[in-house]
Amino acid sequence: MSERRVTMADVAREAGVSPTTASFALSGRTDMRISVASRERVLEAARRLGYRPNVTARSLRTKSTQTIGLVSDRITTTPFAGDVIRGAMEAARRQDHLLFITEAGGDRAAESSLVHALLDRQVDAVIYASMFTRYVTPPKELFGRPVVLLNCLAPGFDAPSVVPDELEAGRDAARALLAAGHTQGIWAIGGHQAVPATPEGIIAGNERMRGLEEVLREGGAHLDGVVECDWDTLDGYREVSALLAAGTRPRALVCLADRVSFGAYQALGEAGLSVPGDVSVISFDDQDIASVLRPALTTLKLPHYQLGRLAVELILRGGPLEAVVHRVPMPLRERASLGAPAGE
Amino acid sequence: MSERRVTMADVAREAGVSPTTASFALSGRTDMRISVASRERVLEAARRLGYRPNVTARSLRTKSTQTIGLVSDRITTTPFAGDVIRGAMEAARRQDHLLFITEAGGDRAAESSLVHALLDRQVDAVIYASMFTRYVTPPKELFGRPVVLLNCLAPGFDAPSVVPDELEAGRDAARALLAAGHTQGIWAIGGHQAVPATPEGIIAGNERMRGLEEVLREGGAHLDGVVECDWDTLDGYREVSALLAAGTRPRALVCLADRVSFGAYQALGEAGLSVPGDVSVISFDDQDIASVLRPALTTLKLPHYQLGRLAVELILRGGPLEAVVHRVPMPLRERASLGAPAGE
DNA sequence: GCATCCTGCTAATCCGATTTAGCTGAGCGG
DNA sequence: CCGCTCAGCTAAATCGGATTAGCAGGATGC
Repeated sequence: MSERRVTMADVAREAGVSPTTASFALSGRTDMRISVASRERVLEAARRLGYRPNVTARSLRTKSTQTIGLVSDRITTTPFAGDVIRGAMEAARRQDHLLFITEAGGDRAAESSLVHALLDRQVDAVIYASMFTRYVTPPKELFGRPVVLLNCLAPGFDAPSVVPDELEAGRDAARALLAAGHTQGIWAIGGHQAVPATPEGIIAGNERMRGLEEVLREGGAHLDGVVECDWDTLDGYREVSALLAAGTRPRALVCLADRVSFGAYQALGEAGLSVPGDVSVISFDDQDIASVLRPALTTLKLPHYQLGRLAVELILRGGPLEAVVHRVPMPLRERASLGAPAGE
Repeated sequence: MSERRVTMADVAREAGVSPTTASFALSGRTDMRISVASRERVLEAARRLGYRPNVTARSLRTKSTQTIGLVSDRITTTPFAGDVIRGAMEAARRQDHLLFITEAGGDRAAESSLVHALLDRQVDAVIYASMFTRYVTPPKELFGRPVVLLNCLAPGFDAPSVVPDELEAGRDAARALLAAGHTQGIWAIGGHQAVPATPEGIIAGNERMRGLEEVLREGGAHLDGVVECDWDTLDGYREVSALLAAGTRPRALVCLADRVSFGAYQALGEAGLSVPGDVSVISFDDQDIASVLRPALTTLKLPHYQLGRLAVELILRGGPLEAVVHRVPMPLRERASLGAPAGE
């Protein structure tokens, strides 16, 4: 940027020492002996001159830019992205690091180009993030580099993954249902294989369902039915309307995503059914909308902030990045949509 | 990052020329004469070796890091942030630039610290962004630097601003109302001075109201009333409920924000009033929720993508950044919540 | 009294590019 | 044949720090 910055040479001159001494005094290293008097004079000169080190110049020598790159498929189409970024950013900030944020929009060529742009700027590590939990194939440019996979898994790729604990979330949903007294009339809306637009296959749906069914079974309950549909408001509305039109009277709906819940609310409302009086609803994700719906939605929160944070912490922790899958808990947000079964 | 990169010296050696020649050949500069044969050999060697320039090293000499910093108050609490970032990022990408994204959370000290972190990394320019359109005082570290203000205004600070054209949006809302035949029974919910939590004062509310009233007046119409409240779902719900409970029967609601509209929908629904059959609703912002409500909400879109994009374009356009206010149009998203007045 | 050690500091090199200044040899005019 | 120009290239400096190697001088050991 514009006017000339104060350099370390300026500080050294001002303090009457060599640049070498200034460097050691400023970095506070103790393996090279600098007298207290000299150190003080350097520090004082730096303060007086308003010296700030040029990180770019430094990193040319040290190979560390104190910078992390984040490549994602989409940061914009999902309302969670902000939290991932914030979590990552705050963790980075705590150790004087900054984040390059990029988005490839699902385009492999763009992705490679972005990774190059990051590597050309000597980032210390790359976070490869997906906005839906799924299997991915990172671009070849990332092989052999320090990488953390965020919200995705890449078997065979030597890097740690940080993902939400979807399985346990499914179990927790079941536990909440059982605790409220639900053992029958439970329907799952959104099924296993939602979001078919992602051919790599969605992990969340399967794991949530697996955990859900497992604990329901253990609790002597079961699912009356599973409706397969996309995870969108319109789908939720359509499917629940159809269910009700067919004469089914569920007592609890497990919606696989908040958007589906919102559609379900609309359908239940039109049918004159109240939540949770007539039908309880429990959901996954905890989007903004969840707390604003009436009644407020009980849901298992996707821990995006924690995901971003942990990804950065793994990097800054130092040491080799081991190919371990870190599962981050999805906390239950108890609000008003889950109650005792109707008529009991 | 890990294993040794190919440097320009490697390329020069491989091509049998000096680093100087390699540099000129690679940068494609024509002011220094390089024979076609040499250039070809250098380019070929670079290709063979998979050479990529070290942007960090280059910028030490050139003073340009091809990097832009973005400092915002909050990127996470608002659902729009993603679009701002995406707009900025894509514009940057088009000219081989990358973006540092930071968030100060409204903390002045953190803000200064982040600006320093950016300047220490020699960013070419800084985008100072607010997530609500308002007056700001940028940190002193930014004085005299290349800065663009995004979604905010700072009188006396020498930098261009990029803001939504709220005034014209207010006018467009009035025009849409008039075109649908509304001239009476129009209420504004959310008023002028919403979001009192921001002492700097909110611009959006005032300008939207001003444009709205101006064009309504010109069209021979007027506002039956203005309800002042915060721009939140709960406030919208409460205020519209109160209005209805008091016996008022509005024919059109101008909600100053989509969140308010959502609350209004809930209140109208409970009162058995249909949208737009009984009451039309027009809104501002176009959050995700707007298209998913039933009926889908007619609203004036906050042009966040364009805001981010224009901010970066101003920077990359080159030349001095003049202290001009750029107003970006807010397009009308015509959906289903605005219809002819009831009973006509 | 001399070798050794330690303290406190500095000169010089390096990181990977860009850029300035200058060198060499061919071509050309007179 | 001499001096000049010019095309084509290279040596060396530079950017702002970090780091290595080493130097001066006093204290210490024997």
